[in-house]
Amino acid sequence: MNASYQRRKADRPEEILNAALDVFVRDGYDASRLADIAAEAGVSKGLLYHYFDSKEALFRAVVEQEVTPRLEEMTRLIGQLEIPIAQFMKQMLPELMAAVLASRAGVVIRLVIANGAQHPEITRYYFDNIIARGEAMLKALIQRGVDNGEFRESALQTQPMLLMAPAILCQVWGMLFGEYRALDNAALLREHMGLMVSAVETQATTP
Amino acid sequence: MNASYQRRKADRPEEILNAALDVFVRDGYDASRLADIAAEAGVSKGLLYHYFDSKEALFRAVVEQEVTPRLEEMTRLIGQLEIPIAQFMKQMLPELMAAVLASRAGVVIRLVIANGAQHPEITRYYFDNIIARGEAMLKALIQRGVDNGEFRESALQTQPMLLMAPAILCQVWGMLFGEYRALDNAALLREHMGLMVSAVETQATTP
Amino acid sequence: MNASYQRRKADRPEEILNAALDVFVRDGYDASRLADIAAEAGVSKGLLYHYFDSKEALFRAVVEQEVTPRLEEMTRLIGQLEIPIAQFMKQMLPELMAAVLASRAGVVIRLVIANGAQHPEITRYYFDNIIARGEAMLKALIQRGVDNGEFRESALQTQPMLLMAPAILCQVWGMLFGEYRALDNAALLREHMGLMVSAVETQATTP
Amino acid sequence: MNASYQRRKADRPEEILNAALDVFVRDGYDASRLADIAAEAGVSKGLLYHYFDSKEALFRAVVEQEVTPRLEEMTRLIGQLEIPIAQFMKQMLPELMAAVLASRAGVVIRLVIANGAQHPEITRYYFDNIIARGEAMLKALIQRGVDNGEFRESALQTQPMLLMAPAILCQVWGMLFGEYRALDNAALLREHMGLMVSAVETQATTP
DNA sequence: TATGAATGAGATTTCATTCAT
DNA sequence: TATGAATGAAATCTCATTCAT
Repeated sequence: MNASYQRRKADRPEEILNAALDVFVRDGYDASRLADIAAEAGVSKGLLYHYFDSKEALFRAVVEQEVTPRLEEMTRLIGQLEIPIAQFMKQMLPELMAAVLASRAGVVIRLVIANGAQHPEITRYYFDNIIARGEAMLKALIQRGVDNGEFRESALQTQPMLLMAPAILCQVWGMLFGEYRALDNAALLREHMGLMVSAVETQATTP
Repeated sequence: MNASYQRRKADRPEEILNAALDVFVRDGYDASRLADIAAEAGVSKGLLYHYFDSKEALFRAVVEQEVTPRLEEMTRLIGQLEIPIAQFMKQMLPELMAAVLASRAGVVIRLVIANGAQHPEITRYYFDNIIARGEAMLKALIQRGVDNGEFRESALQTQPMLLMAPAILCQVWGMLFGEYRALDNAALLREHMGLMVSAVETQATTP
Repeated sequence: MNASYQRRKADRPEEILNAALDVFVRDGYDASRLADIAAEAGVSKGLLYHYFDSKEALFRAVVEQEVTPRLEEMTRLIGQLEIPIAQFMKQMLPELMAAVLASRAGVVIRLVIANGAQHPEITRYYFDNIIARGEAMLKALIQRGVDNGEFRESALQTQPMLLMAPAILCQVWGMLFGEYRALDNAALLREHMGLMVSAVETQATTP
Repeated sequence: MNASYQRRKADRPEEILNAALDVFVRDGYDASRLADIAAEAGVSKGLLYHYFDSKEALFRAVVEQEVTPRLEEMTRLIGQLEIPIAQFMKQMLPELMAAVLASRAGVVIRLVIANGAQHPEITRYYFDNIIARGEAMLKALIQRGVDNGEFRESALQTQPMLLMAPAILCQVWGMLFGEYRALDNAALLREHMGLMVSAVETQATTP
């Protein structure tokens, strides 16, 4: 009782955010009750308001906490690549993406897909910090492939989001149809990357 | 007066469904108020209950009304194809899909993406009637391409949803980020189909 | 059950306003609970919101309903005066004022005194519709007395509110100290008017 | 650091009372939050409870601290009067009263007017210590005027509160309508006293 | 003394649903 | 069919008060 007071105090915001994310994703933002989040976090309803101004602020905090680290991790990784781009895209990238989709960040993605529309501030933040930067990162990746002769010029240079499309499909599918038929995300993403790469690869690399 | 009154009476359910779809997509299912839907449809709140048992039933009806016709139309069209599969996929299919995304059916897709997760009966219905059949249709299409020598064997045969992934991306993007940067859906879909087809085409067709 | 539905429907807003005034004055605006007002009015909490947008709107409505009629009544009466001003002020006016103080309008006065400070819109309305007009009425009354030779020039012409001061005292006293010692409002007002009149009367009238 | 810390420690209760009075009058008792009072006083919420048992006790303390000194001051002053009563009432009393109304004691008066009704213990205290004693003081003052031949017998002897009525008017007006039109309290009180005195003065004094 | 995290009861407000007409 | 008054359950948010440190 006495031991944990100080320590737990420091953890409270995070515990609350964890609980909130779980409940938001499980029940949907609107249907989520602060009472459930509080119960899940093991605190009182009132304490939520000690740390967050409103339900919406809690939503925002949930999104913002998870957003940046993952992307920076991946950006760093891509910057340090020492293998050919094509190989990275066909082998590592699908695994990485599948891992993200299955992580807390992936849950946040689901949350934003389902509930972002009514929260412009949050989607704006997400757009600026994830979408725009993720797009830029992919664009740079493709361009490196073109520059080093692995890839020919293609629509992927202007529409890099085409690489990500199946990831969105995976999350939407998981939200809606996962119970009826599960998707093998990693496999799906691997096949997609394989097709995409083979579409833009220069002849030289195939044989 | 009499004539139009009679006509309007008969149209009431449809007008209500139209209003409901609009409001559901605009405000999200949970935040949508029956009072608003009634006002939008120009009827009283009470009358809603004459035609639909509950808010959830209204949601279901909105989804079910729009679901079948479009898909059957497209199935018929594909069945009658007289041009090469590759050509169809690169030229007609993107336009068709873009048209669907912009139609009422496309709005229903958004509705289901955002709000389906908490309504298993509705997603079940959608899965059985749209997803499963759409998937089968695509599978058959690809297979015809393989059978007639246009396409080589590929992952597309087992993962035909990869063809649809960008359509989901378009709808999610439109819901969340459309205000910040609009996507050219038709172009995006065309590029995607172009890349996919070029990935699976047999040598013969390219030159 | 069936007989009263229509009739009572029409009376609902008024019944609610009556209940609200009672509870507001009894408990103070802030401490008044909508639940109590609803109970007092014999309706559900929800119905309050059918007629009034918010607790504050209910407050506003309570004030506005009672404000105008009384003042117009008195304005009319004063306009038609056929007795000397001094006689009116010493005999009728105290009775009239005491009657107002004891009426619903008097209760509204207490409500505004105690709770107006945090509701600028309401005090603004009250100021424009009661204070300013009441002041003008009193000014005109005094002036008529001066014009017809009953009164000499005096500070009452520029500070007519001095006539009303004891009325405020009565209401404040009643709110705070009525339980400990009741004031005889009519007597107090009569003495005040007597003193005031005797202070401004021309010599002619006294003997 | 040590010195000022010690001094501040001793002043804490008073600083808290000052803050409480400000916030109570600004926001009204019910709407005032202990957190705001604590912030205004520069202490923590918890410390409030070290000095005062509850919000109500704080209210009580605010009223009680300010109540006695002023009245005793004035009682002493009146006891030592060496000028004629009429002159005192017309010249000094209005200034004194205006000064009180503008002082902390005047703010307490507003506080009691607006919020006393729901706090019988506090109004009881106020009634016994201010109202009853103030009334007695005024009564004695008038009586001295009668005894020394300045004033004739009048209702003021039994209703001395009539002298104070405009003071209440001033405070109520200041609370509610001060923003819309300020009152010149000193002038108003002077006019009132002038009229009252001239109503009860014996002939002898006027010429 | 002093802090502010934590609680819990309660208040306003919303809204799907029902029902008298 | 059609209305909208009426209900009641629930949800967000507030805040005086307590208590571990």
